[in-house]
Amino acid sequence: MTIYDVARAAGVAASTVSRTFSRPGRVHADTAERVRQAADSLGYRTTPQARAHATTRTGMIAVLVSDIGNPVYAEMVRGVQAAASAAGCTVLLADSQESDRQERAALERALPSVDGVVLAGSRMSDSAIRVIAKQKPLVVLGRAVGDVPSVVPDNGRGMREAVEHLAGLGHSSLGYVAGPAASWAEGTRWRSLLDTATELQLRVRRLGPSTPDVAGGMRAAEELGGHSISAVLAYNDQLAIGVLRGLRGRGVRVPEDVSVVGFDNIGAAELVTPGLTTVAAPLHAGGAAATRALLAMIDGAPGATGSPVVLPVRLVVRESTAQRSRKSTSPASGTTKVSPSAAQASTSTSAGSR
Amino acid sequence: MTIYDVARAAGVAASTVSRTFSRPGRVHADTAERVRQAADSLGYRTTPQARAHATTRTGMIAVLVSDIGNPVYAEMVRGVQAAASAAGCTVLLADSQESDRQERAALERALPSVDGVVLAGSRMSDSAIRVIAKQKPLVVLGRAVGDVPSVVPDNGRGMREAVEHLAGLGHSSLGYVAGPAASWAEGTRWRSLLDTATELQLRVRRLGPSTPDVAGGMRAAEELGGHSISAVLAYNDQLAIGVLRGLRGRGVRVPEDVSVVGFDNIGAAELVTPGLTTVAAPLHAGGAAATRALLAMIDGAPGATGSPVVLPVRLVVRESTAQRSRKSTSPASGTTKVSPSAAQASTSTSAGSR
DNA sequence: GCGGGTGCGGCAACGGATTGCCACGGATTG
DNA sequence: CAATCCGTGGCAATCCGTTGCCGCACCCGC
Repeated sequence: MTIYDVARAAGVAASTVSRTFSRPGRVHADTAERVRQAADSLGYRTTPQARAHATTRTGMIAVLVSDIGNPVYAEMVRGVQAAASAAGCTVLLADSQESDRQERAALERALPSVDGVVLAGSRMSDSAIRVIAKQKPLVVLGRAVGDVPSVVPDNGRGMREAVEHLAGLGHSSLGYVAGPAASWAEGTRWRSLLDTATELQLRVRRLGPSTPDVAGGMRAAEELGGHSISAVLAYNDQLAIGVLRGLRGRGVRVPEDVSVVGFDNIGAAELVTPGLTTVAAPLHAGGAAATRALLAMIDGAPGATGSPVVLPVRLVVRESTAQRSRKSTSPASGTTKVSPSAAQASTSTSAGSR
Repeated sequence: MTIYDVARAAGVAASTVSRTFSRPGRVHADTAERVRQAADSLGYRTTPQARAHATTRTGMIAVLVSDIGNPVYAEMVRGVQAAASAAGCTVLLADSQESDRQERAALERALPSVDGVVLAGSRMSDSAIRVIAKQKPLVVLGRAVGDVPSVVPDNGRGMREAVEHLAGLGHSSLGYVAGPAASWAEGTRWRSLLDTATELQLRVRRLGPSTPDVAGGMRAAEELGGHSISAVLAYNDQLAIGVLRGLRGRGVRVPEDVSVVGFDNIGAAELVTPGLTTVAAPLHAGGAAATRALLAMIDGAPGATGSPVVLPVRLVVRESTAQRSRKSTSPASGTTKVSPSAAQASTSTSAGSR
């Protein structure tokens, strides 16, 4: 089934058939109707390959995520899919499994057959990303890369609200369970935490960095024991849930003894007990926004390369945070041993010391 | 950059360049070397579009999953990606968000640009699937569809082992938390449970069906209260985890009062407390196997349309199952009210009544 | 020395849609 | 009434590899 078959059936030239589908309005309404009739009586469907070959547009965009299993990315991907299919565009999803090498390989494979790329939670270096961005329209999601259009949640504001919330509950000694050191989000969250803490005259102790999963959070909960801390903020919800679990394992009650705050508001955050107070980032909206920006670039828009698009966040208060108990700031648990390696990794930081 | 540019630079015809890349051995080694040199000094890369146009092979396969957020699918997808990239083939992933309509839409969009499809956890009807299978190579994953190549875990054996495990621990009154009624896996698991229970002379009560997530499991835990049941099997781990959580909320201890078994062995199964005893399906291997089968079909193999490929499973015993306590079979908890709707939905089944 | 076989490169015809340019007819305008 | 203009459809070139077929040259063996 080609346009030629349809053309013959409709009694027009092939070019007219082509224009009927790709250039609405260019052909007379009656002719168009006749063509369409012929087309679907023959069951004709335009071939993306041939079209791509002629237009050098594939109508596909790639989304690279570092871990499909992570609900945060799953939600972003949904946003991307929604925006893409609204624009009649197919998405090519690739998982890099947290590996730089795999990410490059996936990109290499996908790049030639797509019109543009959304990079979500990339593990590549800024400069590597810039190189790609020179070749194809590209938007970075969840990270700001200079000279490349980026869409990021307002991590600074989110962290500030979380800290203010804890301060309002009387907490003055905070712990922060850090995520991957190389992560851009980690940098912005930590900086904002530090700034806000300074401003409000709170003490803060940094733990980690940990692998940003539940197991990492449980390990971090171990470290916590030795310090007089009444509230913990974590880089993300997985870590926070790990902390919740780890603390319970050590007999520390949340939120009575220690308050815990996460980041991202993944689905599990409201299912755990106690429900996790966390900072909600508009993941779906972010994915959609990044995609719309990308599609605009593909259509020739300049690509806002200046400052990144910042998405609003909000603090979702659940049961894992409460008024600081006045009786004690340190956990009642007996064992407060800190493993040597953990002690070494943790960087004690007085907020006033900047 | 086209093969013509490369041809000129290497002093050969364009066809020779083409053959150098697509027909290794067809050109003389020295010539090939010269061509390759020219190619990468010019930075030439073959365009998938043009190739696809000429060969009517895109080198892409589509994977449709019903929910990217579900770790089970995430793992399958990884298996697919591994097998696909081993074969030099790109994966087009689409999420149907548990919706038949979206699944069709995604398929419609993806189908014309891929060489074949892996359908994982499809929500479509068997007949709809057969229709697609007539048009393009297709493999169904995690479900058996007559006349269509399928790859499924050995649900029957898995369930049997789980039940035997519980019987061995002295449990004789079982509960089953059902998944979606329309699910093929639900059917096979329930049937096997029934058969095994009959054989071992155990009583079994079916609860649900529930939405197969944690919340659904918690609701099922409510239902459980009214019955004298010492062990619960769930359709999947999410439900089982929900049951765990729900029972704890009602003051029932696991595994002291009630044993719980899940299905799938998702990552969270070993992180929850107590660790969940569950049936592990080789998700990654399944994805890879389905993909290899699909690629073989694309290469012209007949496509084993007879009985489905069955993957071995194994029971992973953790802390959520234990010897039946002799003092009591019913939970100590006070409130045993069952909501009317729940009572209505639950189908009491005596194993001997078949 | 000659016929046959084989290895290897070139020519040219595809594949299916898009699009610049032209032509034709009817409507508008001076 | 003639000069334009616009709307619309057709012609043909183009996008970039792939591949069937041909021919050349070289090697082998009889």
